[in-house]
Amino acid sequence: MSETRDRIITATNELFRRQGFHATGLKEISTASGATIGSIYHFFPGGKERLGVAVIESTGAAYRELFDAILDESPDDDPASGFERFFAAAADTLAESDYIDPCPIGTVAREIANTSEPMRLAADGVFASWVDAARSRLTSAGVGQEDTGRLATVFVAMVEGSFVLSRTSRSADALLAAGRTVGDLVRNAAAANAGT
Amino acid sequence: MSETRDRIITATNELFRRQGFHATGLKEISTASGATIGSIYHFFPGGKERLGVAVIESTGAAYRELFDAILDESPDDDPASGFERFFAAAADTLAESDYIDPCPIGTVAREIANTSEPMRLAADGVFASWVDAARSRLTSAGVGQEDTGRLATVFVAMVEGSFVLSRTSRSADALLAAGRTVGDLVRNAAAANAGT
DNA sequence: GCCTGTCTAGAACGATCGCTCTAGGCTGGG
DNA sequence: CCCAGCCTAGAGCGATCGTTCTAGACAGGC
Repeated sequence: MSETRDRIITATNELFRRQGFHATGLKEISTASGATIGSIYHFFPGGKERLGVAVIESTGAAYRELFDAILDESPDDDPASGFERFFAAAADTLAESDYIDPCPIGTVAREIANTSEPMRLAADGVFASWVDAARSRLTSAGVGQEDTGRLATVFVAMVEGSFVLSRTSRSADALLAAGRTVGDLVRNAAAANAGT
Repeated sequence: MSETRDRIITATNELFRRQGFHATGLKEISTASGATIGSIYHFFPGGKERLGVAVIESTGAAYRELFDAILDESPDDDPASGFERFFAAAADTLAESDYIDPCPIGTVAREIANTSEPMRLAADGVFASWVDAARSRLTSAGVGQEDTGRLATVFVAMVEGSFVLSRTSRSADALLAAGRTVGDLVRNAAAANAGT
């Protein structure tokens, strides 16, 4: 994969995180990435929309890997704490980045869900893959099959929802509240399943 | 309050729900509301930013009233179901509106949190007022004081998060999963507090 | 009748938008 | 050396952006 292409995606990702899709101009992306407009259209012939899809997919894959990496570090007897630490890690990066959005996908998804079907589908695919990743972790955490789908969806919703609140309030409170609650939910669901 | 001013706010609200802040032009607001650009600047001398603040505050108050209205309908022995029905109601309006965002504030908040302090503060105030409304309901539901703040925050985060997921997937699943989980959380917290 | 303040009306401003286009630099194979 | 293909470079397109401006419609008080 081209190095310039990567720089374009990285810079666009950062700009989307800071100000969203529509507020970010191609000229801004050009200067931030050091690539010219011509290069952007060379790598993304579909223009801004196609670039948006690429950013969504790239970020989606990166976040899924991060999630798996954090969950891999949890002790076998307490995978629920891995879920909790995911939120704590997000809280750290949020504060470090002067409360730039940790996740460009949620922002962009809300902007374009009714206006760009390609980007909407890309975001939908990413969310589905995150739910999938969470579901398999829940299964190995001992959560019963009747609860894994719902809890995995709730986990992703909690991530996106607490990002909004923490960013708007410039405080990690919402993220930590969400982390603790998700941790409890996973523990309780696993315990309930073990009890039956 | 002027009737024209109301029409401007209502139309802007709808446009923000559909496509967000930056994708919505003043010309579009003008034609959608039937008010001219001059009228918009007459009522909102601060321009688009000031109009955005007004929309956020107006929607915030409306949603808080809706929340209270729905919670008022729940039977005294089961206030948790009120929380659950709030999500079910959102799921209905989402599907009816062709999956337009039920809440413009979350969208706008993510777009402007790092670029417009007035709008960020307005959104922060709205979220805080929602947390406050939820907290007082949790208290009267019998939830212990050590849990009300966290659960109220989680409730609002779940609302915003499941809106994103349900809208991008064009399915009510996330909203219903969130509703059921919040209902359980409230019930369990109340039961745990009653047990001690 | 006129005056004052509220509100409507929309032309016009410079800036920026996403995008297209042509031209040129660079590299590896022949 | 030349050529083909990949990539860079940026001027320029029409359209639209948020905003400002002047002019007029309309009402209630005198």
